[in-house]
Amino acid sequence: MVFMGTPEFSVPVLEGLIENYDVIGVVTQPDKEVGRNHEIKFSPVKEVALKNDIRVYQPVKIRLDYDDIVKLNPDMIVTCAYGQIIPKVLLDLPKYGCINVHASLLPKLRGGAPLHRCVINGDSKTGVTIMYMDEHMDTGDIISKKEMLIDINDTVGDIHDKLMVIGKELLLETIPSIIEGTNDRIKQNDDEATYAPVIKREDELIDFNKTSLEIYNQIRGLNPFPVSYAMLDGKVVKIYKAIVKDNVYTSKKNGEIVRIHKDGIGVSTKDSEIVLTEIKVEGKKKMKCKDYLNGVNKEELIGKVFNEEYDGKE
RNA sequence: CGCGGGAUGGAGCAGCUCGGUAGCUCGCUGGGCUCAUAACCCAGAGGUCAGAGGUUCAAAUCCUCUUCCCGCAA
Repeated sequence: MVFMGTPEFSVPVLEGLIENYDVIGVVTQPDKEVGRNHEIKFSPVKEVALKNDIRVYQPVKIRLDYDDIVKLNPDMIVTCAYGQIIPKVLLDLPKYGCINVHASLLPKLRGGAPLHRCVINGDSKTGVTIMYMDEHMDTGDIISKKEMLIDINDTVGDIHDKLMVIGKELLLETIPSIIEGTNDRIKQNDDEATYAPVIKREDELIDFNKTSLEIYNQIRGLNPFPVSYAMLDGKVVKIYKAIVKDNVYTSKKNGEIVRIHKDGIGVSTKDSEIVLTEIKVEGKKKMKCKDYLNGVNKEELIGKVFNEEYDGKE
């Protein structure tokens, strides 16, 4: 068996496979320079593979560089958030096929960021799908699914943690039926498909012309990573948590600070007010808005407008 | 050697330009007022000013180096 994955999300899946099957190779994204001092960082999956003395492959483009995997001649390839499209040569290679663990209820939310998008969209449920891969993005036949409810207070971090466990469990429940050949194989209904494109910088900027609920969903859908933000006085203000209020301020601009609450900053939105309660200002650490307010002139803060004269480009 | 911001009682900040008494908003402790309070009034504790070296009669403040944190970029 060969495993392909990269981030934290795929770690439990890999560990589950190692415990139950013979994993002969792990494929993950190349090491990246991250941070301010260009340190080399291994992917979480690579760390686990090294700890278990499993051979690691890190092709820059697996579409072109797949010979090493072919030589392993695996019976099955399992992928989970690997980050690259797998070429047909590999799809056709294993006798039990190429299986993918995807963090949504396909055909909903095909794409690279299903975890974030389900929260940002305000969905009430999500789940995990085990599927055969084909040559397109998350379009292959479905083998099994497991649903999970999303609480209105869940952040993408909460969803991530719950779903990666469900993903592991569902995969381990499903693999035996694949090996026995008794598994389901359900074609996806393309008409019902929705998409979950990878989060880009512009997806992180809060637009106060949206409703409070939409903004609230965006904030929790990007917490703890990569975190939503807005500009104030030319500085990046990352926003971790907020509360929706019913108060309506018709004469105020969207994005204007209208009220200082005990625990947060009230900002006018399209339909009501949203109170920012946990933030991080450029150069500072993450802090409760309450703490931030202690060191700031509250009278001067009222009337300031987020994102004023800011078009989203640096 | 990618660019930039920061480190000051438990928390968040001011003070640094122009060296000379440790300041503000909170929290905490004690007391008071009140039917009561997260409200109000009074009192109190708590700081090696990130670390090391240098200049000076005198350094939070000026100079040099180090460590840690954050934003951007990747």
